[in-house]
Amino acid sequence: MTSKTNREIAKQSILFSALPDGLASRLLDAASTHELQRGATIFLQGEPADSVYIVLDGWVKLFRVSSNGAEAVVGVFTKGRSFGEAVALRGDVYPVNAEAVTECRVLKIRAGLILEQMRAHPEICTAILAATFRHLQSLVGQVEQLKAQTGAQRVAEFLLDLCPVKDGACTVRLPYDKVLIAGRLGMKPESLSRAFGRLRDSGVVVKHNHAAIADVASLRAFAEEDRSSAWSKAE
Amino acid sequence: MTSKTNREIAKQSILFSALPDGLASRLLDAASTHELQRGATIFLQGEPADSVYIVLDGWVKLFRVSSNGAEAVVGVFTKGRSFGEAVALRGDVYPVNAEAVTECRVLKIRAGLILEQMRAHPEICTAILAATFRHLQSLVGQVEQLKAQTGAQRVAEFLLDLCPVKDGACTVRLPYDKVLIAGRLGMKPESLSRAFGRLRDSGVVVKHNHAAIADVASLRAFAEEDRSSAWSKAE
DNA sequence: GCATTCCATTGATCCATCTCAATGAGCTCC
DNA sequence: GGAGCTCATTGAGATGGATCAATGGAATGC
Repeated sequence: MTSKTNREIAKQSILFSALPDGLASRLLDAASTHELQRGATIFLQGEPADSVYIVLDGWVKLFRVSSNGAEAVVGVFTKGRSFGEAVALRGDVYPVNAEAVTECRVLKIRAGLILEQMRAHPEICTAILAATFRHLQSLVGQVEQLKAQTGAQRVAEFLLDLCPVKDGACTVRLPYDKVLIAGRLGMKPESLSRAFGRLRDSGVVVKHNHAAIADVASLRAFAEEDRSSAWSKAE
Repeated sequence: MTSKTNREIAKQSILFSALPDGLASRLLDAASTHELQRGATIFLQGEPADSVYIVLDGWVKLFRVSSNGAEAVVGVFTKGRSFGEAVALRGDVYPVNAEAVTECRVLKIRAGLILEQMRAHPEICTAILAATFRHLQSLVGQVEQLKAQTGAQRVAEFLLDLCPVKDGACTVRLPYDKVLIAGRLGMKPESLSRAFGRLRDSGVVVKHNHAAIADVASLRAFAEEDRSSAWSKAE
């Protein structure tokens, strides 16, 4: 049982959008909706993976706690994003923790059910691959960013992702709190704050949870700037 | 046409190991083997992805060149590892570059062929998901490492991955040259060298392309050590 | 055997980020 | 409206890694 609006959201997800309508409906009929408090755990790393999730509303973070206790944020998802596909369908254990970072609603679909439909309708595979592929892409992007960009540049890219426009001025709302943004970008909150400060020179003003960008194009130029050319600009 | 030994190697890959024998053979019949010089390009990022690859021998690196020109190594694969599955099967473009870092042989399978077989034998999906999932895992691990560990700790983990034993002493051969190891671990060759130096205190001696580890267990302890506890050890 | 070249190491310095600590701004609860 | 809380910012100092430059060593060619 899944309400009408929830179905709409789910069908727009990468996972479902490639599926024929009847098939999507059948899966949605058997899905369950869950309301989660801020901070609620969805699953833990190491748990047997038995379900695929789609975020209906709010924000969910995927993170890994390494053996030394440090927390590494691996993804932050909102409305329409699915997670857990590749893992659940293999019957493996979840490699990360999932937690609600705002109050939120998620759709939970049992992996067994999908596998069953998969046998009957192989075209689902492509949909699942598409969703998995998107995760893969995002992780590749993260690795690249961590290896090749400074903190301020990562912040700039983060803001650019939020921008609805390609150039000119714009104001964006920071989607979740700064501690999480910092984690997502692989830095401490203090460093994020300083990174914002550095972006002021590139025309970015952050106030509360809004960032005003004077010129999107020049912010992009900053994000893509080579490290070695960065200093030459200082003089 | 694929020679007998090549077939053996390919069938041990994650991608093929889950497939029924007849199906694997059919795909291998249509695959082609390629001999590559050191430094040869296998594909470029942005190119339409039409094939899935399996390494038969030698080493292949996947890397991304970001807009500022920096190179980020995203994976380094050897015998039995497949790459490109998720992408090629979606008909997307490759998100990374692939290059032979040693002289090597790879098996190339046209995506169209797999898709065709997929329609007829849906169980291939699981195999593909398994292979894709392994990539996903490895990327999650990389993100975690980059965010939560120091360079020396990443080097320690890299060595531990090469160790055939769980504790005691052991000597491992560095599988590829140090420039690439450094890239794979997200640092410069100079830093790698210093990281090796730092590991000397933990009983690691590197000579040429061999590393002698006095005690695997204590090296693991070093790798998993919390950053904040690191200083207390210095005194 | 010797020169050449490539790669690894080492040293000195610089810059970015982390850490620890203090302050400040916004929010909730009474 | 003020007390207390959380979260964001700012400052000072330490550290890790990058950079630039020089040296050392191993393999290759003649």
